[in-house]
Amino acid sequence: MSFRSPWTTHVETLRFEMLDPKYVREHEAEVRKALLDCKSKVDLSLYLDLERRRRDLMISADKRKARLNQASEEMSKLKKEGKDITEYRGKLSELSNEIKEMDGEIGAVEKDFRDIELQICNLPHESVPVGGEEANQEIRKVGEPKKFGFKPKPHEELGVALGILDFEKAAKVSGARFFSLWGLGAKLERALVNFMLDTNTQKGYQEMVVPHLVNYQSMEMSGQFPKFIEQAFAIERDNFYLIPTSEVSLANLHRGETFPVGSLPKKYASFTPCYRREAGSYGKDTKGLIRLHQFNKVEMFQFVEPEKSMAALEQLTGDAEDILRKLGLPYRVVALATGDKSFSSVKTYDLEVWLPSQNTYREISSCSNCTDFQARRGGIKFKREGGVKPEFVHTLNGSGLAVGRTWLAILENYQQADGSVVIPEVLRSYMGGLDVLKPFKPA
RNA sequence: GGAGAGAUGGCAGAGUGGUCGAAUGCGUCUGACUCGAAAUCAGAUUUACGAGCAAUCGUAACGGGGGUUCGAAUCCCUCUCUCUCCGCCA
Repeated sequence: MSFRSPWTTHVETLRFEMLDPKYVREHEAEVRKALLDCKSKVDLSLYLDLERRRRDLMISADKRKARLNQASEEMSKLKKEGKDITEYRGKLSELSNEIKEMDGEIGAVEKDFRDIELQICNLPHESVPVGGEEANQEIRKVGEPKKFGFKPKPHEELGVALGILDFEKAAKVSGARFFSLWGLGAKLERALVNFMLDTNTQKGYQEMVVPHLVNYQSMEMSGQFPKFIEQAFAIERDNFYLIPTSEVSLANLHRGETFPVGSLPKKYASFTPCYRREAGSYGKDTKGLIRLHQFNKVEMFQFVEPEKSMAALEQLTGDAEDILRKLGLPYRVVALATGDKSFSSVKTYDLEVWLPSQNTYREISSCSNCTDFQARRGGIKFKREGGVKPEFVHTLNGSGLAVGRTWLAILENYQQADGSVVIPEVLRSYMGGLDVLKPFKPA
């Protein structure tokens, strides 16, 4: 069973440059530095070389095509006049074959060019700190970590003791890095999902239900492929991929479309499970709900006008923060450095929630401005008032929030000495008025 | 899963091998008429890439890919999607 090659469906007629080749040509040094900052291994010289060759080939092929088109027209006239065209035909056959050969060559160069293009990350915004993970910048801390009069337990201990969390039985069903929630644990998960969606929709995000199985093009458009193909679960037989985040589905809803005047911004929120192979992370976060093959997430997504995207990132991040604030969970906002930001984004803020058992902050949301990166890959444009040419939209995404990690953060931050867990105020109406989770059996 | 029909510009809808980037209608925009509007009349109205300071010019595109041909929206193969009927099913 082999994968269908990408770009074979009817929607995929439009192919836009990932980066404007002219811009790259004229700002080579700048692009080189940006790629270096992102720890990109892309060979820009090869990119430029292929771009040059493609252009040269196209120019000479176009000249020949123009000649052939002219000749064809004359041929048509001659035939109408009833003249013999056999000799003429022979000559054109030669030219036609020559063109076919050149087109083949162009196709090959084009493919190499595109292969490289797809590996180029989005270039970081000027406000992004330069460097690797160590250069990440804490922007603000919100909420005081609670002082416990006892040694706070990790969530997996609390959850199992409460009889609401299990890994062993889930491992029997699937394997490592899967979990199951029982009773009030499952209800708490659902309460969180509902709370998050309600909070988001109140802010103008439209609630969505979207596919979890997507095709190659969707993964490529959002920037997952080709670079992170080994991180995706694949349904080979049917050429589907399981989404690692519903960002993929939301981003692709409008692939190949042009938004009419006045229809931006578009704001969506969707709840889906997320599936990740976590290849190469063996041994990391092996305990608990932190790193799993399947977890739930509420995702926010926006399509906006280019000049508004940086402000929208601040707003989107604020929307995610609001959920943490309402839940009373201490967190901090971190601006990711050039080498740590996501592939598709120019700037990413991570929200990190306080985990008492680990005595540290852990990622619970990631908010990114992808500018026109995804829009170019997916051909998504919009028309302005006074309508000149359609322009590429900017896209943003952010978790609002990762549900599993919120679930565990609540257990850890709201635990009491006896192993019970207080339900945050805002969730109680979603929990049928329940205010505290108590162990089934006294500990 | 089986049988059939279809995919053309913003929309509707012609076009079955040769000035077809594509008739016609609708929509939209501009101009004329009008005090203004409606109606009417005239004109304009796709996108991508390349060349050029620019006007402009060239090339490509009629769901995607491939083939036949000097020449393809039109013929052939293939894939995808949509619709109808049957079967199955939450």
